[in-house]
Amino acid sequence: MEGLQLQPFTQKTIKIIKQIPRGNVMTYGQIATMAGSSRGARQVVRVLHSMSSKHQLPWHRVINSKGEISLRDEESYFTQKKLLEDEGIVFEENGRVDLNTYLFFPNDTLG
DNA sequence: TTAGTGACAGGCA
DNA sequence: CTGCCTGCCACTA
Repeated sequence: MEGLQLQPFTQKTIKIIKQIPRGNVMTYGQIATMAGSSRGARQVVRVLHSMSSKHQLPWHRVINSKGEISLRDEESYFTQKKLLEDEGIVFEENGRVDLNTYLFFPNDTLG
C-alpha cells in the first residue's frame, strides 16, 4: 500500500516483527541479523520508533539481548512489561525473561 | 549535502 | 555481577 520507499532492511524488519507470536519475544540483534544486517540492531530501534504506530507492530515483543526491557522511561517500561505479562511471559526478579523459553525463531523458509 | 541520533550488541576492566 | 567504550547504519533535520 505505502512505504515501499523504505530500505529492504527496514521492510524485512517490519515483516519479522509482525511475525512474532503472542507470548514470544525477539531481540534487536536477532531481528537485525535476520533482516540482513547482523550489526543493525540500532536500525531496528529506528524502525520501532518510526514504524510501530504506522504498522501496528508488536513492539513490546522486542527486547534486548540480555532478555531485558530496554526502555528508559519508567512508564513505558511498565507498559511493555504488562503487555508481555498479559501474554503469559514471566519476568524474573532481576527484571529479565528467560530467552531460552520465550525467544522466537522465525522460519524464513516459510515466507 | 553533512552531522547528529539511537527501545542495541559485544568486548573489556 | 557492573559500568564504560566502540562499532554500526538508516533515519532526521
